[in-house]
Amino acid sequence: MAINERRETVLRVIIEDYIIRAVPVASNAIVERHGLNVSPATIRNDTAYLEQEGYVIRPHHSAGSVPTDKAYRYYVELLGQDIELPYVERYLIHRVFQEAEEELEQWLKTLAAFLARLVHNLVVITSPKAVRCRLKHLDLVALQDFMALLVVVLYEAKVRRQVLPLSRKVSQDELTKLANKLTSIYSGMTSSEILADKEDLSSEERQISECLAEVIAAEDRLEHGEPYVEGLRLLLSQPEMTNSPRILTILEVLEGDDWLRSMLGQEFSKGGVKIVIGEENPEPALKDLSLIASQYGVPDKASGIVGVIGPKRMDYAKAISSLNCLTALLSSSVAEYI
Amino acid sequence: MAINERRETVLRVIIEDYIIRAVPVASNAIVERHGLNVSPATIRNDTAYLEQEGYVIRPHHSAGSVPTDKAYRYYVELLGQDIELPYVERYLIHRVFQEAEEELEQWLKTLAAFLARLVHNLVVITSPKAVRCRLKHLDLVALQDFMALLVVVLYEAKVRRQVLPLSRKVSQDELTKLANKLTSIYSGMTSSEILADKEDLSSEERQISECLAEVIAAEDRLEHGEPYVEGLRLLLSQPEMTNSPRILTILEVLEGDDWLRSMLGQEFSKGGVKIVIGEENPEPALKDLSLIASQYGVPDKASGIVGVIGPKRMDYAKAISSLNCLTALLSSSVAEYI
DNA sequence: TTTAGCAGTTGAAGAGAAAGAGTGCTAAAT
DNA sequence: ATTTAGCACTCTTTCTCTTCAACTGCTAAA
Repeated sequence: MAINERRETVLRVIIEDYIIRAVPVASNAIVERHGLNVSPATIRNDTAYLEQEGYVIRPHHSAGSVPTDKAYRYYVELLGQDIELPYVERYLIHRVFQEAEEELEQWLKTLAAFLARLVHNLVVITSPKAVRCRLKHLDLVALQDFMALLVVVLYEAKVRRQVLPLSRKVSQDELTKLANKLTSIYSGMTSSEILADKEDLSSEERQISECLAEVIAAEDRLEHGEPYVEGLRLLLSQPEMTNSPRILTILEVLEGDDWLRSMLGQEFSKGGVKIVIGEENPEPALKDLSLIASQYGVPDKASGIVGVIGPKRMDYAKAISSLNCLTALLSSSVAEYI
Repeated sequence: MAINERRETVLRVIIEDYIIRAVPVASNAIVERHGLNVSPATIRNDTAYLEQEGYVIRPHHSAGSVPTDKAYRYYVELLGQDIELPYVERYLIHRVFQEAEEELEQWLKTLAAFLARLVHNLVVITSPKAVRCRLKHLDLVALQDFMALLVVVLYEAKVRRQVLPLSRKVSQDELTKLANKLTSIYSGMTSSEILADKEDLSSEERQISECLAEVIAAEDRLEHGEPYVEGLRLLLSQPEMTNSPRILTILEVLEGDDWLRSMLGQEFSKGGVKIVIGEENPEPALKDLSLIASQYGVPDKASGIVGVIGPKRMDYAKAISSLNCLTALLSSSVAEYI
C-alpha cells in the first residue's frame, strides 16, 4: 500500500472535481468523468488510502471524498508557479490594464474589481508604497491665527496633510514664502535626510521641518499602501458561504484594519506568489479560506500587493496565473514611474 | 370606526415594539408592556382597524401585527426633525469628532465607523465637495521625454493627478519653472476663470492650462465626494438579513458605483434629514431597507452627505438625532475651512 | 364600546418512514 | 498481488403526519 501514479491521479481528479462542483466526489464520478480504466471499487481502495494519509476526508461515513488542506497544499506545489493563463484572460487583463484612468486610486479599484470578477472571489490590491519616501513639495495653508495646515506632496504624487500649531500669528504670504524655502531645501530628501540637514534655519523653520520629517517617517513606517478591496459579493456567493454565521465573522475581520498585516506579515518568496491555505491562516476567522498573494513593484524601492481571497476550494491555477500576469504588468508600470 | 387617540397610541406602540424585537407584535404584548387600561380584545379591534387602513399587516392569519411602510412614514412624520439625542451619545460623538486624525480620509472613515456602531447599521459619509473647486497649487513632474504628470492641488488639500502628453522633450527644471508660473497666475481660480484668463501664454502653457481647467471641471462635475462606507457587518447581522439571498443582491448594489447617486438623486429639504422608507426607494434591491440621509456643509459652497442605511425596522429616532448631531459638527468644521 | 370566552388558523418543531447516494467488505477473478 | 462484482450497511435528505403553542376573530354579554 503505497502512493503510486494512479493514486496521484485520483487525488488530482478529486481536487479538481471538488473545485468545480463543491460537492463530495464519489468513486463512481471519478471513473465516469475521467476515463480511468478501472472500476469504482478500485478507486474506493485508493481513496481509502488517501483518507488514511490525510489527503481526503469524508463528511460522513457513506459520503464521497473531500480534499483536506494537505491535499490543496500538495496540489499547489504540483501546479508550481508557472501556469499559463489562457489567451483570452491574458488579453482581457492587458486591456483593462491599458485603460488607465487618470486617478491611481480609481485605476487600482477598477483593476481589483476586474480581477475579482475573473477569479470570482475577493481581491485586494494595495497601492504601491515606497520603502523610503521622498519629499516632492510642501505647502502651508493658514487655517486660524495659530494654526496652519502642512500639505506634504511625496513622490508618486502621494499627499499627506498635517495640522501644525504655530507659536505666533503668521500671514498666508509669509507661510507661502516659508513653504517655498523649505521645498527648495528639502525637495527630494527622505525623512532622515531632512532631520540631518537643519543648519541655517530659524527655530520656527526647524519646527516645521521636524513635523515634515515626522509625516514622512510615519509614511515610511506603514507596512503597505492603501488597500482596495473588491468582490465581496463574489466571495459571499460561493456555496460554502451561503448559510452560515461564518460570513459575519469574516466580514468583521475584513472591516477591521489589521487583517492585511496579519495575513501578509510573513515575507514573500522573491518573485513568486505566496499561498496560505485554510489552517495555515493566522487569523482564526479566515481558517477555511485561502489566500493567494503576490508582490509587485521594484524590490527595495517601491512595492504593493495583489491578493485573492476565496474558499479553500478555489481555482488555484487560474488565481495564480492571473496574479502572475497582473503583477508583471504592475511591476513594469511601477518601474517606469520610479 | 375612525382613528382616535388610543389607536394612534396602539400604532406607535406596535412600531416601537417591532423596532426593538423584530417580531410580530401580539395584542397581549401591547397591553402588558405599555400599561394601557384596556383588554387585549379591545386592542384586537384597534389593530383590525389599523390593518384595514394599511398601517399594519399580518404575516399570516393568526399572527401579530407588523408595521407597513405607511406606518413607518406616519411614525417619522410624528417624530419630526428635532429629536433630542441622549447626553451620553452626544458626548461620545463630540469626543470622536474632536479626536481629529491628521488625514481627512482616515477621519471620515473613523467617524463613519463610529456612527455605524452607534446606530447599529451601515453608514456612508461622503467627503465634502466644493461646488466650484479652486486651484491651490500645481506641480509638473517629468515622467518620460514626452510625458509629464500634472499634479493639481485644490483647496481643502484635495489632489488630482493627470498624465500630460508634451509636444517636445522638457527637462524637470523647465517643468518646475512652468509650474511655478502657472501656479502664480491661476492660484485661487475656478476652472472657468482659468479658461478665461489665457492671454500672454505660450501655446505650450496654454495647453497645460486647458488640461488643468479640465481636471478642475471634472471635479466640479462630480455629484458628491468620495464615499466612505462602514458597518456592513452591522447591517448584515440584523435579524431580517440573516438567511436570505437578499443580502447578495444588496451587496451587489452596494459594491456598484451608482447606488449613492440613485438614492440621493433628489434634493435635500434644506437643513433637514431626508428619509426614504422601503418601497419609496428607487433601487429595487434596497426596497426593504430604509435610508436616512443628511447634508452637511455650507450651502452653495461645499457640502457632503451622511447617511444611515438599515432595515425599515430601524431606530429612526436615534438615527435622525445622531445624524443631526454629527452634521451640525461637520458643518461647522467645513465652515471653518472655507 | 368594551370584554370574556372560545373556536379556528397557522407556523414551528419533532418523529417516523422512505428514498437515494455511496461506501466498506468479502469473496471471486485476473 | 490487484482488481472487481455484489451486497449489506450507513448516513443524509425529503416527506408526511402529528403535536404544540401562539394568536386572532367572532359572538354574546357587560
